Amino acid sequence: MSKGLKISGECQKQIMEPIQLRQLNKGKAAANKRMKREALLNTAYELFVQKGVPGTSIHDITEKAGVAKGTFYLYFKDKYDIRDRLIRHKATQILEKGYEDMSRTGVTALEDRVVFLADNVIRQLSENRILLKFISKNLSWGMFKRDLQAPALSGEDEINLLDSLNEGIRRSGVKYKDPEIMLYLIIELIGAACYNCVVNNEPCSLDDLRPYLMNSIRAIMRSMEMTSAAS
Amino acid sequence: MSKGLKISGECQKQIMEPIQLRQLNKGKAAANKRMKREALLNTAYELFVQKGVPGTSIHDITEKAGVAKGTFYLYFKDKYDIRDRLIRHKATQILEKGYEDMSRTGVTALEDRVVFLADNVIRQLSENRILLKFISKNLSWGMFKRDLQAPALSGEDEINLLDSLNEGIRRSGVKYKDPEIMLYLIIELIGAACYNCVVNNEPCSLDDLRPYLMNSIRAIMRSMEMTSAAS
Amino acid sequence: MSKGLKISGECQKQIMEPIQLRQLNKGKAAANKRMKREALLNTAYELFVQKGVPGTSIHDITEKAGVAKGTFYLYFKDKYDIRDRLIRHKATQILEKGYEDMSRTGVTALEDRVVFLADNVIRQLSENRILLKFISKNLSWGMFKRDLQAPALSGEDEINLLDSLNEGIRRSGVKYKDPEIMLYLIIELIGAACYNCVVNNEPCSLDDLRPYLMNSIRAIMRSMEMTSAAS
Amino acid sequence: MSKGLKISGECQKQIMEPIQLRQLNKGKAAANKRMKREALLNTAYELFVQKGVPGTSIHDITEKAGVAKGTFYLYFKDKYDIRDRLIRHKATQILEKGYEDMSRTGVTALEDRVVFLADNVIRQLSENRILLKFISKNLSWGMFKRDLQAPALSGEDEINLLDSLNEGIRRSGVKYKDPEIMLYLIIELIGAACYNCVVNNEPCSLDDLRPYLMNSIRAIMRSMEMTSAAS
DNA sequence: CATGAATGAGAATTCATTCAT
DNA sequence: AATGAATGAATTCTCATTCAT
Repeated sequence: MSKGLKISGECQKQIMEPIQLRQLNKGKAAANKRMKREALLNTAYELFVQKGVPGTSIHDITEKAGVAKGTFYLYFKDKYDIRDRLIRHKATQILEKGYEDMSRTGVTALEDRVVFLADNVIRQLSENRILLKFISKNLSWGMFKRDLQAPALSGEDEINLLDSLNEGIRRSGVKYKDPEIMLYLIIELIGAACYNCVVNNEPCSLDDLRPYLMNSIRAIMRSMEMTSAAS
Repeated sequence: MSKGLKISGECQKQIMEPIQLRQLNKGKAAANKRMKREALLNTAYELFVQKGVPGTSIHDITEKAGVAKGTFYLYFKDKYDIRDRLIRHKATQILEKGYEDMSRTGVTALEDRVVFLADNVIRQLSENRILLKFISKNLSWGMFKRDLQAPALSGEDEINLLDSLNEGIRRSGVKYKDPEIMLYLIIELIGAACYNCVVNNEPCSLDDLRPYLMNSIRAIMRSMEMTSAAS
Repeated sequence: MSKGLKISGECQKQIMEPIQLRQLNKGKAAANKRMKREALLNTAYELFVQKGVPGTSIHDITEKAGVAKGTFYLYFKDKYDIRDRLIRHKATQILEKGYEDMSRTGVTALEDRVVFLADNVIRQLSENRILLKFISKNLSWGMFKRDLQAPALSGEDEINLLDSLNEGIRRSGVKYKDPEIMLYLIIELIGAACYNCVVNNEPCSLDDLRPYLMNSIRAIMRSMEMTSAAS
Repeated sequence: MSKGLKISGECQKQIMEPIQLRQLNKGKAAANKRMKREALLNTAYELFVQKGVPGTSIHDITEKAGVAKGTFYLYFKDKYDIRDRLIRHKATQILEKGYEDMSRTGVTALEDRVVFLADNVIRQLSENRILLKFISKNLSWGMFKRDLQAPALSGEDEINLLDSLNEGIRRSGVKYKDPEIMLYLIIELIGAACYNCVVNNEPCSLDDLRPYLMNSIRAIMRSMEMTSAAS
């Protein structure tokens, strides 16, 4: 069916077969649910970045989303549930975007790939400082780990980026002493360094910081290469 | 002074000279004030690390400190005031301790000095993980900057460590492209990387992380050295 | 009927004769209704004794019973409706069981009959303390009276036990001053005394209480006999 | 000081010594607290008997008592805290009143004493049916036991009535098999039997019930006397 | 200075009930 | 008949802050 349909398509009732109708209705109901859920997520995101997580109440979210307060609890456990889902969702989006961009450019050398990705992520973050603020203050490495309790945001959107990165590193010719720790250091450095730059503009602007940050990332990577002798 | 005296020493009012009395009372009152203030600070710190800042109420603090609730507002503006003062105080303590230790060892080469300091700080933090948790989640680079609104904790305890470090770097023979940014990157890396290790034990223990972290710090520093050609 | 059929058996609608279909469906639908209703009753009972009536929500009941929330309102007015029906049902069950047991033993003397019944009931309750808790806290004498608003549980299950008892007493040779009040006192005494014993084990266990309770019941009955002189 | 004083006795400030004043003020504050507390208790009682405990919210209580919602939590843990204190308080009042009346009449024979007390209590309850409703539905034998968690209502009002009764029974010449159980049976019988009479006027009025109830109590007591042979 | 009772706005959460499908 | 998403009033409880003493 055309996706431009309004939710309450009454005129069709006469035309279609009962079973098909029921399926359609079920589909409509499901779509409606999805919309409610997404309205809540979007509204929560806006408010979280506007007023901070502690400064946002569930009442704020539901009111702005145009749903009843009780509806919130149909979809999320509490404020922290929706916050965590948002963070993972947004962080994954950023990484996926970077990954796609990288794939298109066809960079192959591992160091270059990581550097490209880091740079891409930083650029994305610097263009969306609100998002940076939100993610950095709340992101934790553990969130990328599969074993976390909460299921992914919309079921299918959490292809494990971290695994892909690790995998790529492992497959590459150059060996690193401990690729996961290397990634960890790089991600933490990016998050923390960018955050304070953006929030306080201290000690410099994010744009001024970027070249130093990129060099530092390269330096960290090289410091963790296995020398041919050591391997 | 007789130890049986009540703090407010009412019985003396009749006997002593008014002026002496006032001075004595002032002294005692001042000591009393200081004690109250310190009781509040210590208690707040305990509670903040125990139950987190949002989980601690002013009532909790005053009750455990043994003062009235109203008294809190005589000394601090609100919970975030006392929190910020504590963070700066504690962070400064750590850095000062590291600085002193470094001075005693007589390391002179700049890279070695910074590395020593970083290592020392990490060791302190790994021995006091509660403090690490508290500081990292709340520390911001801006807090070390003079221009922040709140005056320092007890007036004199904030000799500007950052300035000293910068100064040392500037005076050293080796030139760095931008020493402040370098310090910034190092401090942020330490804070963020240690925090997640301690809180989630991910991706490894803090002890396992330390060598990689130290190497990364050295790598960052070298990457920011001015080569004679480049300058 | 093929067991693979869905309960609402939509596929048959086209094949069978309308009237047969309606009858069949009615039969199935009626069975279905009965099942739903019974699932709700059983589940409610379980939850009421598990978590108490105020601690049980309609959502809890319907979820555990595997029906939709709206379905509850097709069968019951509200939580208190289902509660009252349950209590009457369960209390009647107990009394009926006692009555049957008594009939089998062939006790004829009235005092013995009542004592037998009381003892039997107490034994049943002591073997099902969960039921005792549920009934005692909620039972009221008025529930046994015909004139109550709510119709009986399943239409036919409320042969009026009380009437039978009264009848038996009236027909017996010994005359009691007021048999209904006598029964009332006995029933209330049993309910209240057993309840606290079971819930708090105070002032003694139910087993320790029973002989005293039985003696008290006998004593009450004798105190209400009409002496030939008094009549 | 005359007790007719208004709470804010400003005119005295000039006349009295500071210390005396402070004490007076403290006294006033304490009196004020007591008044608030009592206002809450009285209001809660009124509402509990009017609308039932579940039907009364804390908002209702504070609003009617003329205090802020938060004030409630200064004095009571929650609704059930205030309910339990009220029940114990009221039940104790009734028993104390009965005990005093009995003492004045000088009845000495034990059976007569218990019967007098029971009759007195029933009369009190029949004159205050609202109270009866409230107490019976909520009273539990355990509440009379010292070992309950909550301290007594106003500190001093809980002379242990039960102990006194037990003591009297023990000291009396006549021996009972188990005086505490006897008391238990009597109290439970009174509570349960009176409750349903009052609430549903079934199976008869409380006034009509009383003679039967009194006789039953006597019968129970006699059934629990130790025969001289048995002792 | 110090106190701590009082406040009341506001946060989170629950739940009976309705109603469109 | 059955469903279950949506509602929003209602409730409990917390807590920063004030202010009279």
